[in-house]
Amino acid sequence: MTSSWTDDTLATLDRAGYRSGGARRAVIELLGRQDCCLTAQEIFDGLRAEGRAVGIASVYRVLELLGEKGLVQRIDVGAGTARFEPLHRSGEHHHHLVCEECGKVEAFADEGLERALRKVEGRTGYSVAGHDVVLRGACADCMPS
Amino acid sequence: MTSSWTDDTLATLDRAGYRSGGARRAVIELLGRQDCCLTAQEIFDGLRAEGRAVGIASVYRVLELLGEKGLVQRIDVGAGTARFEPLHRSGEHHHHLVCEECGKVEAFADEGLERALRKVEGRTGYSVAGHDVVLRGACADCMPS
DNA sequence: ATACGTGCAAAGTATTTGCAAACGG
DNA sequence: CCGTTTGCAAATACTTTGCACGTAT
Repeated sequence: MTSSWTDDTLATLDRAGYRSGGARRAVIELLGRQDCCLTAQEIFDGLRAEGRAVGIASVYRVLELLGEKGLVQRIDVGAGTARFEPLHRSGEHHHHLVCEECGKVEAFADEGLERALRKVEGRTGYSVAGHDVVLRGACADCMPS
Repeated sequence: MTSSWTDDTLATLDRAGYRSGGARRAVIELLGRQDCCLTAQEIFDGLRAEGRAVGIASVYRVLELLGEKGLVQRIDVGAGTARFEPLHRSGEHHHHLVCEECGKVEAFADEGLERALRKVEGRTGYSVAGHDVVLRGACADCMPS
């Protein structure tokens, strides 16, 4: 599927009066093709690999803009490097599982967890905009036998 | 209470053969007095304020060591600066609530959430060592009325 | 035409590392 | 004494910013 996120995002920015230069579009299209989180460097390298080189600064600028607009989610898995992924309008989302040995990052989703989160969120006194959950451990390959 | 965490931690390191110079001890004692997370800089400043100046590098080295040993938890609330807090042997712990406007960080705990997390953790195929939850939003003071 | 978008290079932060001196056992 | 710990300064990694030029509208 060509993600509808890409189209939604381009449309949202257009509506908000942003012009569409090549770099922004390229970053958004690449992001829309992902199903899990990428670092800024991975986006930069990915675009370069497909012949659409953009400045790393533009990558960061696009990510910042999309972050403000609530269109991407910034994720910190504790490696000193931020990761980014599309945030779907449907509210459907997932969380992350990180292998502390090899650095692998995987996604998982769980409705029970979401329910528990919603319940807590109501009691905080904050207007909660979102949440992140990171599980840390050893993946099957790295697990001490 | 003079946290038993401080004593546990010093004892654990001693048992593992680490010598105790002044810097490491100072950092551990300061951490043991906290009830929520601190940045490396806050630890550095705190020690300086009480006249026990240590190099910032030593602060980072102690935090790295304690992190490896599972004695402190590194927390990323998405501000590009890591925070650290004591990890209690009892397993009792809390999560964090971050105000995206003013940057305030608070702690919260919820047993229902922990239960949901434990349930998910069993299904991952990972050996899960720990987890972090961050709720992002606007605190009462910053909330759009 | 004019303001917004982009790339490059320089500047900023946060964190890590190399090394010589201080120190604990 | 000898190996560990420490502080300083230099190095690194990631991210942001300043500025001149290109481009969409």
